Amino acid sequence: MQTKECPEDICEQLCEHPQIICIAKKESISDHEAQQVAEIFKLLGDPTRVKILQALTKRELCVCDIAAVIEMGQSAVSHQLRLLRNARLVRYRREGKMAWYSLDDEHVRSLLSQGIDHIKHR
Amino acid sequence: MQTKECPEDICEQLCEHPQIICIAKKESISDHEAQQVAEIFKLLGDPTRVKILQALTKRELCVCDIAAVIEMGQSAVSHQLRLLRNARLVRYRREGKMAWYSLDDEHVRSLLSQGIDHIKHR
DNA sequence: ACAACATATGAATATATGTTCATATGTTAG
DNA sequence: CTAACATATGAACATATATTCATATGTTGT
Repeated sequence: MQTKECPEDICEQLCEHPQIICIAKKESISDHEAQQVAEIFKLLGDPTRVKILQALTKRELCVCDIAAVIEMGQSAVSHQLRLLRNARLVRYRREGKMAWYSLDDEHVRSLLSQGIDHIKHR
Repeated sequence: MQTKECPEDICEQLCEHPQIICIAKKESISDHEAQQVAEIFKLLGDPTRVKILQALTKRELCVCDIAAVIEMGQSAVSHQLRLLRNARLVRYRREGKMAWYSLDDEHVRSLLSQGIDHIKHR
């Protein structure tokens, strides 16, 4: 976090409240952490990927089955799976011609179900 | 969900496994739900908004303090706050010239902390 | 009424993102 | 080896998004 100290003596009449800002800065996450957190959520922030991940919460699926389930082209699905794979949100194993995908991350299962809960309860 | 029945008799040799697809489709979320879920995560999927929300988990802050804490322009912050406000992720109250923002949603607090946990544990 | 201030917002711009199309890679069956 | 197939990927395109700048709105104190 920040090492800068909080000056108690600065005039409090300003809009920018130095004390609060100083404390809040110390408690804030770093740019890098914010970036990483955003990265995860960004991946969950697309309807196609939500559908893919939600389908994978139930069972392992191969690419063309995913495409059929969510009614999208094979290529689009494959591109999205690559993103999910790179971020290690899904695992895949090759079996002959086919590639079987599954969730690789209990955090993601939990985040996803919380997200679904969230929209259902309001 | 889907009402279409699962034909048991269709040839299983195809890549597209009709049974599985049929069952998976019945269990899949609707386009509309996927859209809504994605909408929430998309809002959490930007580093600026992550920083804003994280700062607001600790205490209520006014716009210019938020700008100072996350080291961004007032305008940029205000634009992002509008998005968060529209999605009811933050609440705001006006006090004279100033607008005080706070988290409006325990779900969001929980999602956010899970997201932060997620990047810390790997 | 006026000046100073906090916030909001529209327009413009640069960048990121998702899908499609065409094609490449790699596997299996004949 | 070849054809059929499942998947992956690069390029192109359209769309969405974030930030900045300029300015509008609304409040407070004089």
